[in-house]
Amino acid sequence: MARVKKKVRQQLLVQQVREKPFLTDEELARNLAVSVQTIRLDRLELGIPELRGRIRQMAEHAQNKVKSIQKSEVVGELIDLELGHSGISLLRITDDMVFEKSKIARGHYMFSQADSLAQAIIDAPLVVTGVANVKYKVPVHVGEKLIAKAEIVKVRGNKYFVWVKTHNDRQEVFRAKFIMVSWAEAKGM
Amino acid sequence: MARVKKKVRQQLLVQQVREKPFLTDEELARNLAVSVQTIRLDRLELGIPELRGRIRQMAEHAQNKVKSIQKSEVVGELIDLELGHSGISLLRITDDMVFEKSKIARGHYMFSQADSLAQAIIDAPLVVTGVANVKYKVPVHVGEKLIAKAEIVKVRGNKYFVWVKTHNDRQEVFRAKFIMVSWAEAKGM
DNA sequence: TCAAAAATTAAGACCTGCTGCTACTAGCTC
DNA sequence: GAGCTAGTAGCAGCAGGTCTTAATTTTTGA
Repeated sequence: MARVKKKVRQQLLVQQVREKPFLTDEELARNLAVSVQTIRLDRLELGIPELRGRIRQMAEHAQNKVKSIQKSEVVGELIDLELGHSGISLLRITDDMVFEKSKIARGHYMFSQADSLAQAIIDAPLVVTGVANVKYKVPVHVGEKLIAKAEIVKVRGNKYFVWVKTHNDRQEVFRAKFIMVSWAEAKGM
Repeated sequence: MARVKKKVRQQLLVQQVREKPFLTDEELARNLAVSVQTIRLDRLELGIPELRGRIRQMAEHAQNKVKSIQKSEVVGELIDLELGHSGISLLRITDDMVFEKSKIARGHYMFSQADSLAQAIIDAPLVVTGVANVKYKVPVHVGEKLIAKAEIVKVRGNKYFVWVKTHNDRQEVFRAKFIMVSWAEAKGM
């Protein structure tokens, strides 16, 4: 690690701390080829808490996070919603959504995005998926942003017919037709 | 907090630490009306690490957990596999797989279980989901164990037709037909 | 080119939350 | 009374810092 300008070093510092929050000042100092004191000053300027503080934050955060990550009722980010009609959601394909070998996204993510969106746009308190017909058109890779657009095309009794089309920035990658059922009274399908 | 017998105190200690891992020895000592030293001895006997250790564990755990939760290539536990023919997998529905209100399992879990199983039984290096037709027959609740059985019913070129049927301990709750495509050369579907 | 400003390093006292060790006491039990 | 367990106490030392004061080096601007 060669010596670099202050600004550059501070950027590197931020980066390192983000990637490996478990580094002590001493280790950081070695990595960046400056003294421990300099690291401390940098942390002060940048508002980066000390190792123990960082760890503590993660632990506290983690307690909630582990829950909330899985708890998210919607896979993807709702970016538009017209209850009872349509909705749009965005999902970024990250490294942990793909097969290690092929780097192709596992199908459940597209399905989950579509399924939760289909759920979300229906204006009823209790909705479950009844039937799904899905087609994967092209493989999706890491880093792609998937836009799913859902639309209720028909309602019959407690059954909602929803179409979802998912695009990346170039083409349609996935489409699905769902029959969603609003539960509550209706026990038969 | 009245003084209690050693065994009782140690049980309480374990309990407190589990519930609130962020308590220092001093606070624990106050809570249990003994000296700090006693708490230290107790921790030693019980193999409870110090505050910083506990926090650190949580933080590390959390980092992996977030990843590994999503990383599992197969949703559910493979309990039988005849490559190229069939397979069986087991999935326990836990509290974080259900809708908070209704306690009904979100559909993607059954789909994901089926989809990964369908993937797993195909004897080819690169397989993606092409088409899926799924039907949810009855809602699934927390605590149920789902047994998915998959079978390859037809192979045509690089396309594999797979049927998956998922039961709980009483009845069929879900079924799916997949067309899986072994990738590699074949770019068209 | 030279002084002022900025950046870096150093040194020392202090903090928290411990570990590890030795020592002591009280209460019971055989 | 000897021997045991359980509980306390005190002190040195450690990691990984904070906070402060000060000296040294580098850069920069006029």
